[in-house]
Amino acid sequence: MAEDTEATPESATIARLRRELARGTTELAVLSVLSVRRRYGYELLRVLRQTGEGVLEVKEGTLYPLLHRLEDSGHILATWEAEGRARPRKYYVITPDGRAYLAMLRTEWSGLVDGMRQLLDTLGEVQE
Amino acid sequence: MAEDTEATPESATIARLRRELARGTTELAVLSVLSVRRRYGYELLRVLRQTGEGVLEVKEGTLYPLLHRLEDSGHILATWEAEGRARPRKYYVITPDGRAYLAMLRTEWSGLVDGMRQLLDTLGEVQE
DNA sequence: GCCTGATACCTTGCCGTACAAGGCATCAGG
DNA sequence: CCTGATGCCTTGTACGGCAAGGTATCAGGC
Repeated sequence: MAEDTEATPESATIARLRRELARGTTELAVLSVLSVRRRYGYELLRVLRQTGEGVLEVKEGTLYPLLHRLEDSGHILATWEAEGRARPRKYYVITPDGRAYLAMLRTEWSGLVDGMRQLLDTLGEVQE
Repeated sequence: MAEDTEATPESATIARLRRELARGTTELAVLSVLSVRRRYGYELLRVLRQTGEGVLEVKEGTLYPLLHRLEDSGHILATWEAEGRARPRKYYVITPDGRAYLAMLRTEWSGLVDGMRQLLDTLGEVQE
């Protein structure tokens, strides 16, 4: 049938809840992608959307401000490139500082995931 | 430049980042705990803090408003109980509606975790 | 010639959660 | 009597996500 209709049936609720859960992961995702090689903004949108089974539906209004924040804090560097093309692109490269920050982020994330798994798994045998 | 005489050089950053990452998981954690048996607020604080390796450092200012939101949306029910004790407790019970919502939350959470794991693992072979 | 859609960047303003900081009351112990 | 634990609550602020809007270039259809 129409599997194309992904238009979230019953829920502004799901959207809200998904947004809150995914909070902060965008930063982790962006830095991770940039840790492989440099990318420009619009490209990042495509890469992020087609990875991880589309769990991360990054919006433009989220990505661009995020990139600027990362740049301001020195985690990434931006360079404009036109090179014969009419529409210039702004490429982002991760800095050593950004890699250290990324490591921290990954640690925190896996810590959270482990903690939540433990909590969700040991519920039957809760102490007290 | 290494003169961060601050007692917390990077801790403030970690705290912020941890807070943003853990966003939304408190709701999942609370409902999960309540799905086993009823609890009162102050008790929830203890249970949540000692579970999951202390990853979830739930604060009072977070928990109580959250409980009220869950109550308003019909996911939990509250009942005061004094029964001989001077300091009455407000017990919370999960409703059928809350269980359905919890199921949704768990699905979303594991979806996010899977997606992030995929993204973080397949970084070497990113498509274009 | 016009109009749509993709590329490519950007901003403003609102929403919702987390939480620091504060408050109130009861009770046990030194 | 004063501190710390129990037990509940609130207000104000911070901050990321994003809807909705904007700019500009270029390819293609009609």
